[in-house]
Amino acid sequence: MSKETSTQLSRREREIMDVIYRAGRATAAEVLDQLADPPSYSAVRALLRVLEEKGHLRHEEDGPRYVFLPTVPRERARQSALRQLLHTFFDGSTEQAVAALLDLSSTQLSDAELARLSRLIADARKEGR
Amino acid sequence: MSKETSTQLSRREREIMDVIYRAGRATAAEVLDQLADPPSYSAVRALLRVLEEKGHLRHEEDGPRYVFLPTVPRERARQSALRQLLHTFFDGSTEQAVAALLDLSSTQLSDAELARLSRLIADARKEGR
DNA sequence: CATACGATGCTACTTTTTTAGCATTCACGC
DNA sequence: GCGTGAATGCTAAAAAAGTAGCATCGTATG
Repeated sequence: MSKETSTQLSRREREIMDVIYRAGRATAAEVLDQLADPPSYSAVRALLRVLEEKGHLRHEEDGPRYVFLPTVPRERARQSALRQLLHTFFDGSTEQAVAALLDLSSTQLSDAELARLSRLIADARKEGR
Repeated sequence: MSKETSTQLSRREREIMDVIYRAGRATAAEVLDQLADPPSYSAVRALLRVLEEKGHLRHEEDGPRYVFLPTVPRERARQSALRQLLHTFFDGSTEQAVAALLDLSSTQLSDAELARLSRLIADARKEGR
């Protein structure tokens, strides 16, 4: 087993990873910006360094500053996050989860979006058989 | 400031809350059981106490032992969890999230489940207009 | 009743996380 | 070339989390 999968994140580390996943990539200053109840700039930088050591982030240089990116692609990270959520809160039931999602944002979903969702499911049904 | 909303969980605390949300309710021993790579029994009890102090758990007495329950109902906790996930990984897009969910578990979804999902969406469309 | 058992309440200790501050480096305009 | 500003690397120390162990309490049972 690769060592990275098991590495657990502290509270702040998790917050920072979330910011970076949301943004895709970010500098220390940008991360600081996005944090609610933020620590010092120094603290953020220290954490970014730790996250890089642990293998969760890497950085590219953009002139004088570092831009940090996740090492695990967003796509994959969100799959694990979903799986985890499904397991903890929905007894592994996709159906329940989708229902909750629809409920959560029912007021904001356009008809067009719902139509597209409908098609997604129709496609899934076709593939399944 | 409301004391509960701002309280952040440590890694272990998060793990324990997950176990309890999954189970609905649990004793210290049961929590210990469910933890992968578990600490000592004592440590678990200490954490349960902390979580109770922070207001995330409460307990009922079942004979000699405590049974711990979330103070925030599962339903509500999972809504926030979903919202958070949506925000971090799906740019707030329900559609993307549903798509990812379907993709994640496409192989395990029965035709009957998909049919029910289809209906869920149809219902949402009706309500929306 | 006395005792064995299983549970809790504490307190003290270790480790990890979180933080700040200072020294250094680099690019750029004057 | 030199000073300025914005960035990094590092170190050290405060704060929080995680852990263990022992004393205690209540319940059931022989």
